[in-house]
Amino acid sequence: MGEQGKRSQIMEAAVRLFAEEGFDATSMQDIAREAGVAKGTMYLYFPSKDELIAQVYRHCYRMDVEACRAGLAQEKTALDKLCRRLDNIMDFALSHPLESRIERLYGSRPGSMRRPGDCLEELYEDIEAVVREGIDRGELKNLPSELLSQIYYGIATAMYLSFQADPERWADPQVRSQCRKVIRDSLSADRD
Amino acid sequence: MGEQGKRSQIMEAAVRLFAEEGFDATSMQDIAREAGVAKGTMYLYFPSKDELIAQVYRHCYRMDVEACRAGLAQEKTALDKLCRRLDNIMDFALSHPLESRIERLYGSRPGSMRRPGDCLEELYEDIEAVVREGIDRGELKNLPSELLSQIYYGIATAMYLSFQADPERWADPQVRSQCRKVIRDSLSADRD
Amino acid sequence: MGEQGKRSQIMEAAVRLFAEEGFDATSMQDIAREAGVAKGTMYLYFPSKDELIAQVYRHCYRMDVEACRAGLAQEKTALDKLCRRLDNIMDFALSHPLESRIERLYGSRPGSMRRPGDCLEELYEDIEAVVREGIDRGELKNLPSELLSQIYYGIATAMYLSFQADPERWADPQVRSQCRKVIRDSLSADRD
Amino acid sequence: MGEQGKRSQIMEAAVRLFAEEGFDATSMQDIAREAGVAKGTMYLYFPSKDELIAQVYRHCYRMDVEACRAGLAQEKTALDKLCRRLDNIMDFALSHPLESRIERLYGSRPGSMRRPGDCLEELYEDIEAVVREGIDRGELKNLPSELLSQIYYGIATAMYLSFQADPERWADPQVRSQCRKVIRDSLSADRD
DNA sequence: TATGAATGAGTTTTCATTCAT
DNA sequence: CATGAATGAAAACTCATTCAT
Repeated sequence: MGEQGKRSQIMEAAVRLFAEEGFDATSMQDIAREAGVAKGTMYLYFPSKDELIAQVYRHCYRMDVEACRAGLAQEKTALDKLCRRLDNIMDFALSHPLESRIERLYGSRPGSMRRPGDCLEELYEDIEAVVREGIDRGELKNLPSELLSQIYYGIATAMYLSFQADPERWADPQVRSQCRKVIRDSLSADRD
Repeated sequence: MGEQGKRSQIMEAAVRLFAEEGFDATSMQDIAREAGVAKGTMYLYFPSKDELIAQVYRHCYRMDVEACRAGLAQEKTALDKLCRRLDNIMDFALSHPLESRIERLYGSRPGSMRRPGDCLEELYEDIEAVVREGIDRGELKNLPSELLSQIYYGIATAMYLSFQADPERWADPQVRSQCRKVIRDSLSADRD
Repeated sequence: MGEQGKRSQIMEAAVRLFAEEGFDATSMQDIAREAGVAKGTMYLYFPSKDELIAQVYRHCYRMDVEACRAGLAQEKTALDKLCRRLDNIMDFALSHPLESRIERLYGSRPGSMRRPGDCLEELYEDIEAVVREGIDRGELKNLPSELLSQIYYGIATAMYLSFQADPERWADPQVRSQCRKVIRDSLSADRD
Repeated sequence: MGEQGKRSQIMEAAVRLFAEEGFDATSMQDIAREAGVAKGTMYLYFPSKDELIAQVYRHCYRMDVEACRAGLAQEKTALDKLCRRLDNIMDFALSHPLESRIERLYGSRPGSMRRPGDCLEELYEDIEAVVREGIDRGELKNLPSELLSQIYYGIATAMYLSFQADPERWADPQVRSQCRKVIRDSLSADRD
C-alpha cells in the first residue's frame, strides 16, 4: 500500500500529518520522516511546501468529487439527487476522515481564496446546477441558488460533524431516512 | 476609537491581522507594527503569543455570545427563539466580520480542542437547551438534540457565508422571513 | 533590618539572589521585586547592572577583609598569624555563606580581571606581607611568597567547602586544632 | 588541526570562547562565527546551548581524567600516588589552560550541581579512594577523607594558579620537588 | 534519482535601560 | 525621589530550501 512510488508515499504521509497537526505545525522534515524519504527528495516531487499543500488538497478534493458523483445520474428529481449525494458525502466523509479534515482545513485557510481554481468550485457548481434546475421546476424553494446550495452543504457538514464521533450510527437505515427528510424539508418548495 | 489603552490597540490590531492572515502567518512583530507599539510592549500585556491568541478568541467569542442572547427571553416557542437567534447571529456576523472570522479560524485550529473551556461550548449549550425543550414539546423533529443543534448552526453559517458578499441583502425583511422559513421547515416536527 | 535606606535593601536583595542564582540568571527586575522597589529605582542608586554587581562584590569583599583582619596584631609569628586568620576566614565564611559565595562567583567570572582594583588584591597583599616576613625569618618554607600565599588560600578554601555542609563541626576545638596543624605542616620550614 | 569535521570545529570554537568569555556571555552566534559555520549548523550537532555546554564540559573533563590517571599504578604509597597525580594535574592544566578553565567555570556555575553525573565526581572519587587507603594505613593524617581530598585539590589548584603566569617554571625539577614536599608535609601523618 | 548537511532569514521571547509622570 | 510603561537590541531556536555528492 503506497509503494507505487515515492510521490504517493509523500502525499499519503502529508495527508496524515496535515490532517492531524495542521499545515503550519507540520514541517517538511516531519513529512519526509513519515514517508521514509530524505528531505531533499521532497523537492524532486513538489517544488515547495505551498505547492505540496495545494496538491494534497487537490488530491483529497478530487477523491471527494469522484465519490460524490457516484450514481447521481440514476436519480430523477433534484431532491432525489441531493439526497443521493448526501449519502455519498457522508459515506466519503466517514470513510475518509483524514481527507475530509484536509478539505475543511484548507477551506478555512487564510490566503487560500487567492489561488484561483483551488477551492471547492467544482463541488459547488455540480450542486448549484442541480439546485438551479430544482428551483426552475418549482421543486425547491425559490431562493438564490447559491444560498440554497450553501444551506445544503451546511446541513451535510453538520451531519458529518455529528456522526463523526460514532460513524456506526450512519449505517442505520432509519437514521439515514430521517436525515434525508431534513434535507427535503429544508429545501423543498411548499406544495399546493 | 482604540486609544483607551495599549491593550486595546494590540487586541484590535491582532483581531485585524489574525482574521486576514491567520494565526500562524501573523508574527508578534506584525501585530506590534500594526498596533504602533514596540515588540517588547506586547509582552507587557500578553505573556505569550499563545495567550494572545486565546484572549483574542475569547474576546470575539464573548462579543458573539452577548450579541446572540439579546431578546431571546421575549420569544415563547423554541422555533421563535431559534429564529430570533438567527437574526442575532446574522446581525453580529455581518457587522463583525473580523470577529466572526476569528471564531471560525480558532474553531478549526488543530490543537484548539485541547484547551478546555475554550471552544464554542457556551453557544452550543444555549442552543441545545432550547432545542431539547423544543423536542420534548413535540415542536421540533425527534432527532438527537446534538444533531439538530449542529444542523441549526450549519444552516446559520451557510446563510452567513452567503450574505457576507453583499450584507445589504440581509436587511430586506422579505429575505429574512424566507430564511426563517428555512429554519422552521428543517427543524420543525411534522404536524398532523 | 535593612530599612536604613533603599540602597541597602537593594544590595541585600542582590546579594541573596546573585548568590543563589548567579549574576547572569538574576535580572534587575528580580532584584527590584525582592527588594520591594520599582525597577527604575534601581538606577537611582546604581548606574548599571555591571556596576551593581561590582558594588555588591566590593561590599562582600570589604566585610570579608574586615572580618579577616580581626585580632591579627596580637599574634607574633607568621604561623600564628596565618592560623588566627584561618579562624577568621572560616568564621566569616560559615556565618556569611551568601557573601562568600558572591566572592567566589565574582572571582571566577570571566572579564572580572579587567576591572582594576576589583579582585582580592587587598586580601592577598595582607597575606603575602605576612608570608614574606615568615619566609625571611626562616619560619616558612623558602618558596616564592606568591605561591605560598596561594597555597594558604587554597587550603582555607578547601576547608570552607568541606565544613560548609555541616558548619557545626568547625566549632569543635579539636577539629580546629587539627586544621591549624595542616596549615603549619604545609607552610613551615623544616626545623633542624 | 580541527578539519576532521564540523562537530570538532564547533567544540573547539566553543571551548575557546567559553573559556575566555564565560558560558553566558558567549552566544551561539559567536561560536558559529568563530567555528566558521552557520547558526543553524550548530543545531545539527548539538540540540541546544545547554547541551553544548554540557558536552563541552564533559569533553574537557574526560581529557583531564584521562591525563590524571596516567602512571598511577606504578606508585606504591598513597603519598607517591598523590605526588604523581599532582604532576599529572599540573602538566594537564598548564598544557590545556582552556580546558582547565572550562572545568573551573562549569564547577562554579550556579545550577550545575543539579545535573547528576556532571561534576567532578570521578576525579574526586579516584582521589578519595587513595586518600582513604592512606589514612587506613596510617600514612596520611587521621582526618575525614573528604576533607583531606579537598585540601589536596585546594593545594593543586593553588599551584596551578600560581604557575599559570609562567608555565616554564614548573618544568624545573627542583621546583617540582619542592611542591611535592608541600603535599607530603600537609597530608602525611606525624611519624614517631 | 536520492541524499542529508548546510544555510540564513525569520520567529518568539527576555531584559537592561530610559523617561514622562 | 520614585515609579513602571515603553523600548529595542540581542538571544535561542526552527525550518523551507539548496546543492555537492
